[in-house]
Amino acid sequence: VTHRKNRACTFIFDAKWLLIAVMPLPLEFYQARTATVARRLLGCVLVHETAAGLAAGRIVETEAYLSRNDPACHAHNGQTLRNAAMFGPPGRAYIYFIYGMYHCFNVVTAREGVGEAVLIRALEPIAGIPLMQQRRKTDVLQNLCGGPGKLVLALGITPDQNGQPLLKGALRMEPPEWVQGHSAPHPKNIVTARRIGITRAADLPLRFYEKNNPHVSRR
DNA sequence: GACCAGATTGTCT
DNA sequence: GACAATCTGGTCA
Repeated sequence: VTHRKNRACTFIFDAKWLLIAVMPLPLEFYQARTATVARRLLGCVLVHETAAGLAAGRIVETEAYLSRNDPACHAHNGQTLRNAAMFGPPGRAYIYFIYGMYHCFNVVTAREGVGEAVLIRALEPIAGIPLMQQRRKTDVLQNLCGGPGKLVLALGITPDQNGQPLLKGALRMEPPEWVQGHSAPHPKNIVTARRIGITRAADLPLRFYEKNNPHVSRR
């Protein structure tokens, strides 16, 4: 992968993908209904640039967490120190520590003060694959970003990025067109299912993933 | 493939 | 003190 950068945009040339310069997703994207945002995020590209290099993946699995009638949501019992970023402006990162070992990455949605977010559960690796392999300590492509804890490690996302805006900067969300020739999945290829790893409100259909994509965490 | 135990610690009750 | 939006590596089929 070669990587060139100027003031306005970033170009990446890869044997498999041609990445083109477009604008990151705008604020309005995140202000729709949270389940809608979760669905629309499929196909979008999460990018992280660090000193070690650039890593990026196409989103293939998400979950929505709602402020009302959703006891599985961290915001369900109101604002605390931990979930404060969820109540902040939309279009920003909400990163939390889980199971004593891992971090999960979310995108804040709706409006400031509401407390809703979309958990990014799986990515299809697009750029910086050697870097991801190094960070994940495995060469198996399907094991790089197929889970919320895994993709945080693969992209080198750190908890100090909690609350950071995703509209610009090192950690950002790009539209599907960021990868030339690619677009959002066709609606008929989006599967709606129950969320994973929760006990409360486990029956709500708030998980979305791309049908037959091998990078999805669980089928 | 399915199922299960163990790791490990911040957060909230 | 219980629990958690997880992952890994083991067993068994």
